[in-house]
Amino acid sequence: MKKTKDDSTESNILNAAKTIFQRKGMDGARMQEIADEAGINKALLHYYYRSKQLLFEAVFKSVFSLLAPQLNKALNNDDSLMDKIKNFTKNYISFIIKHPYLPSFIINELNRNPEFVQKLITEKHFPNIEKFKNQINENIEKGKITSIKPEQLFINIMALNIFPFIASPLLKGFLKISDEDYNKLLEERATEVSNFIINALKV
Amino acid sequence: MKKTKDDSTESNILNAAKTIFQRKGMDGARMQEIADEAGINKALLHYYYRSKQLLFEAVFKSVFSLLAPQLNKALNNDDSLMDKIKNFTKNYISFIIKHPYLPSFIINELNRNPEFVQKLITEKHFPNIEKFKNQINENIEKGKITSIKPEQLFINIMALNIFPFIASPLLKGFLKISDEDYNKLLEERATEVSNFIINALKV
DNA sequence: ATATGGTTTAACCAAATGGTTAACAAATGT
DNA sequence: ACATTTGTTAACCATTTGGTTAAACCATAT
Repeated sequence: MKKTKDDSTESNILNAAKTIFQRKGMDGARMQEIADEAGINKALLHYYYRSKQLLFEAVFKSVFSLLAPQLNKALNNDDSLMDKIKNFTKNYISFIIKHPYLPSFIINELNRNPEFVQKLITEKHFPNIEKFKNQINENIEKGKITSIKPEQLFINIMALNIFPFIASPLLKGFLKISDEDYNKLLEERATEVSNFIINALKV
Repeated sequence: MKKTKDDSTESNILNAAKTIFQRKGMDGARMQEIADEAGINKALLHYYYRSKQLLFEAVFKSVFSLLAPQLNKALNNDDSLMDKIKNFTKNYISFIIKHPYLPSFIINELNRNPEFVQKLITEKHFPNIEKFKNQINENIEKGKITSIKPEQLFINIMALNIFPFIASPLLKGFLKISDEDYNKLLEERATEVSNFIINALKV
């Protein structure tokens, strides 16, 4: 009987590998650990994915392609700039709360191997920010928002949304607050961040 | 003859270890690689620092205590809130440009081992943000800035300043720009970020 | 029933890795 | 001068780790 995609050994391995690689990174992850997580023999990992490197790349692409369409949709829909900022912040933060290791995993591994981003760019689902940049410029021309380089605004939005998830241990330390309190702050940010950005854009 | 602190074998090792650990992280770094970087035999690493773990902790503390006083000074001087934000952004960005691996190293390793932050907090040079928080609250009460939780503003400042350095490969990919152009953006941010924040705080 | 093909495992292997040892070298004190 | 401590090295060791192999298992087609 042909197994469904969800319980096939191959996707079982991929899921286990996602868990471990996201938690420990390429260097920290062990093939045995992934096999244990998947409940199978280590040799099966190599049977399906040949090497640690290839398994890792499969994981990375899979994880990245979970994130990319999300971003693309948020940037390229027909909402007004203000709505886009509001929705982006709200959706993104609740998405990341479900996948807490995701941003640091991606950012980390791209730091370890910056050339890899070139391979990703060629893929068709890679986020495209041209429309968003145009929208910003139009709003500036119409005098609706203060003048700002679209690139800088984009960086600011990403930074305000993503950074608190990546740097949580450090920020918890600086703020001297508990995990619960920190999570409350994160939830508040779903609205806090867009208010902050929109205020910053006032003329 | 007693060697000076700078060219002693011990600090030679520490410097080599800083270089390698910051580039590769705890998991990715190899003791042999550190020995090569220091131009000495691998056994000497263990002679001075006993184990990889202890060498790593020495590096981490040393790197962190390069950053902490910087932050402390920026937060606890007698400048007005606005000046503080301006100076912080300007100084911090130029500091990080000199130590590009520093933020991701610290954030990464704290993610790998979140309990470690507790050990750091007890040290006397750990950044204290109480004064800064009070200053924010005073400015809000006097109606000088819009109402915002000091914690959120602090997170925003950190995010806007640090994130672009941590996520540079990803952001370069999204923005589809060269390394040179990205570095120009970073330099612009020394003023861009404080303008953005100050505008966001207008009533 | 049995041959066939893909799937799974236990056992194994070579290289890498953190760490140790024992001997040697260079200061230092007497 | 000589003994003692400190610094340094080459060689070595045990374990870990990614990867392989050969045999067993199991579903399906004939």
